[in-house]
Amino acid sequence: MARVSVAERRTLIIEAALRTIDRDGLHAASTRAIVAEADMSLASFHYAFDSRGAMLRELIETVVGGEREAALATLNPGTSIRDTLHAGLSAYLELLRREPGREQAMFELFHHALRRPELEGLAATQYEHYHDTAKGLLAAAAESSRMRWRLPLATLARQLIVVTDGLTLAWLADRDDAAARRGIDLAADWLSGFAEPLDPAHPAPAQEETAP
Amino acid sequence: MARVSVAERRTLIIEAALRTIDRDGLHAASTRAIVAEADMSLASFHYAFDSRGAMLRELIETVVGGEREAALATLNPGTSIRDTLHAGLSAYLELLRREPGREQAMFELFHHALRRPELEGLAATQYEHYHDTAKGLLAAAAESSRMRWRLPLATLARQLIVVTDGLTLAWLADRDDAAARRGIDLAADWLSGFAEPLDPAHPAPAQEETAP
DNA sequence: GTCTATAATGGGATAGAC
DNA sequence: GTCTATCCCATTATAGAC
Repeated sequence: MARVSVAERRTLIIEAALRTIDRDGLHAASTRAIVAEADMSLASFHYAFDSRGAMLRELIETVVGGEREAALATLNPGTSIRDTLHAGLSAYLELLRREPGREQAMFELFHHALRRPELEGLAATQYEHYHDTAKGLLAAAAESSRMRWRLPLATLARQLIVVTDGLTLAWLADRDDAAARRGIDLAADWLSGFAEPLDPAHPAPAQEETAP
Repeated sequence: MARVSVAERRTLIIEAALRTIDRDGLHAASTRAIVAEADMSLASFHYAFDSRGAMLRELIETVVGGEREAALATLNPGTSIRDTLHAGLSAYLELLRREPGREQAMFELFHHALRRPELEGLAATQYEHYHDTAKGLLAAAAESSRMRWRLPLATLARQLIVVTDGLTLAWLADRDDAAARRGIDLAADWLSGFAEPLDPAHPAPAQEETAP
């Protein structure tokens, strides 16, 4: 293979590792499988990274920076908070349906990090990032519809991640699209009920729920 | 080791495997680690099971039958639905806090089953069982307080598992007990809001929410 | 049924030529 | 920087004595 810088080599390895993990799972992502996916020699791997563990650490750090945002950030400014939440969750479900391996990989990496003392903190960082992303979505949704949240943003952001994770696991288990959509309806109803108008003169409209 | 029947040997192995997985993770549960934990020879393992994979399959089938029930089934007949749900979720949180490795193990086994074609169906079965358990809890809670559910039991049971899973992952990530308890408060408020009195002459009391 | 010893494989990591 | 060849270890699984 042509000469590439260490930085570029690391990027190629991490991308190949992610493809391998998405497709076959973390357990199947051996150094040999990764270099085969990247079409490079085993020695090149160890030239770029001290060890497989060091590569996985960098992979997690990289990937935590840029997941879920694409889907959760599907903001439709101007519509209601309920619709904004619903659209965000629906976009996330479509991503999950299109690339379930990606979300499985995120869980596998999370549980991996939880078990390794040397990766202590990475699992927590992953969820801090999720919570920050959710905070941004909730804040933007409220602002664009001139509402405010009646509970601390951190509390509601955590619940948004709770339902996202829970919906994901349930869908991965039975792939029931209809049940997932009902769950999204209910979650959007629920969380949007914590918003109230900025102007106290106009009380919040009655919480509208999805029909059974 | 003294002579034991194959059935008893299998039980000893599975119990040792579960202890190993709880403590050190699925990845660390090699046949050697398991037989060391069980204080038996490696050959005894393969006398009882054809392979490690066959043992894991039986382990998952066994464990799916009897998890979470203990905590979720902490019913307090006679109290309100909201309190019943709250008590059940709180009991589950206490179990999680006491033995986090057990719940981590359940997730690791779930993701393992999802990745193995030969274990196809076991992951789905695991969640079917969770959903059945949740249905039982919700049905009993409604009956004991003379209420009924306004949405299909299956829909609400799925949401109960959604929040249980989500709360678990978030707690495992940051171990924030206070945040978990706020999540439980909110989840109990939410789900109990889907109940209404059996007697239509008495409308449901206003949904009471936890103070910020 | 249980044991010790060993085969057979796959994996992480490195040596040393180029 | 990259490669081939190799080392070394852990693992699953089995052979064969008792």
